[in-house]
Amino acid sequence: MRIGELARATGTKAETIRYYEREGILPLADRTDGNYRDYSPEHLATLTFIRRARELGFGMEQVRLLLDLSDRADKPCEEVDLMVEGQLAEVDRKIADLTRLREELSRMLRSCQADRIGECRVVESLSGRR
Amino acid sequence: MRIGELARATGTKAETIRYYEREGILPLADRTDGNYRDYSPEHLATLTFIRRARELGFGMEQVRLLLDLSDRADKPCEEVDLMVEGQLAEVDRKIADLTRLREELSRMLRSCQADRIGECRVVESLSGRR
DNA sequence: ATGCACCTTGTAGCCACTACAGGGTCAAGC
DNA sequence: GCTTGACCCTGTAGTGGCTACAAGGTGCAT
Repeated sequence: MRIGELARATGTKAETIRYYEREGILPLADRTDGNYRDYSPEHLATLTFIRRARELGFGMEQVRLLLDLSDRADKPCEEVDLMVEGQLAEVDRKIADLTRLREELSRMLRSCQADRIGECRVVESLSGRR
Repeated sequence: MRIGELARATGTKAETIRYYEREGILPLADRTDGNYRDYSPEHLATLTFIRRARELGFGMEQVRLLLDLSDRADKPCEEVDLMVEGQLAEVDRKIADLTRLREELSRMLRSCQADRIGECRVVESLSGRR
């Protein structure tokens, strides 16, 4: 399987696949006579895993850890679960931050009753005069 | 006012202030005999504005626009309001994305009943076998 | 032989900072 | 006058996770 095919199969750009290889997160592929990368079904599985973990918001280092863990079928799930819990907490924190932002932006909008910037409460509140 | 004082007053690192200057978003400061930057109260006001806009999630280009607009006391608020609305929509989109993530992570955690990675549904669902 | 889609490596750019390295300035205390 | 230490200067490189080229090679159909 060539890089373009793998790219289409996983919704990843070829450049990104090569980037994962450089980072050592996706194993090296075999090469054809013409020096094209030749991927196996295992590569497809690993890349799928990487993409799903990335979409869930895990960073590259965490993806690396998750990949390592996923190879050890005999180990307890505990570590994996802890990582997922940690990521969940991180996402919750981000949602809370954004919700605060949302409220503030919405409050600003409601506060603008003027129609000239000179009296605009939006601009005022950005200036820190509130 | 020297850079460290301005930094403390606004909760900004000195490096960041110099970065804003390089970017042309914060006007050049006067210099003392010893070549230290010497900031005015206007600089303090501008930097406060920049920081508040950044905290609200506006990008640098948008901050630049907001600064330009805030100087035109006679202009209608419309443009400013539109930018705030746009930012609000952006924040809503991010909250929606994160909420989806949150649900998926939480679903994964609940699904893990096994105690060995070999049977772990968390690892399974990352692998795309679900 | 030609065209075209695909592949190769290598390098630079994105955003908004942040972190140095290597040096200069200034005020206080001895 | 000299040292100490806090502060400042410029310039450059790094962060994360890609993405976008440039310049060239390969493979297959016509």
